[in-house]
Amino acid sequence: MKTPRLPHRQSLSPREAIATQRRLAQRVSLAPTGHAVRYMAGLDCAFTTDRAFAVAVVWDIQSQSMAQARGASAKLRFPYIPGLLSFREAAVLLRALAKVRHQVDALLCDGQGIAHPRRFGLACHLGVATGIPACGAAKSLLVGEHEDLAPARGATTSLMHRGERVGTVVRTRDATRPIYSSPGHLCSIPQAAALTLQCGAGYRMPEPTRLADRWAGMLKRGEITQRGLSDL
DNA sequence: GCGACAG
DNA sequence: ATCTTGTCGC
Repeated sequence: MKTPRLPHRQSLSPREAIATQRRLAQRVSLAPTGHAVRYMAGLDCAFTTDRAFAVAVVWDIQSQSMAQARGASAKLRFPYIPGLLSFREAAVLLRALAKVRHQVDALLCDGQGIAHPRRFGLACHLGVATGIPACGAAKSLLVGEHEDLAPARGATTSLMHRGERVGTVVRTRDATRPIYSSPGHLCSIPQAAALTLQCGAGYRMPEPTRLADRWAGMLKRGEITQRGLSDL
């Protein structure tokens, strides 16, 4: 596909970015499309002082193997501000995703979906921009609270925020810190949690984003080229 | 004002 | 996120 165009200007002030989130959050739908999800595109970034390296990894849930990998890089234009992460990463991630030549049923982002102060985390931003179902799997909490959960893989508990359920705390590995799952777009809270567990069982992070993180780090360090990634 | 705060 | 070796534990 062509690089999806973000539904807002490229250079925004933090204040404008917040207003943009409030506006776009109204477009988010938590209704699943009904289509089976087999190919998940895991997205993640690695950074140097002034540049971002993004990778999109297509993961086949059916065979539990990588179907394709693509990379892209760009100059950083927005600082990291809690709550405004997507304004720093979305553009490059979409460029990497646009290079994918393979079926993609849903996106898996390294960050939050609606478990966000304005219900518009990175997964919502990418989901709304592409129209593709998306969900987030974050390594730490941005907002919300939850009960303790059992230590065995597969254990889950609701992630609440301001009296609303915004996601699921998921134990993806025995006796290891949980993953914070929340839907981004065209996905329900239960489906987001299920997909997180279906994308691998050997590591804390789901395979698509774990691999994207690994390749992005190698791209940043020059240990592999974008062409090298495509040839995988 | 104080503390929290995805990556 | 990034700077960084070894080390404790399942």
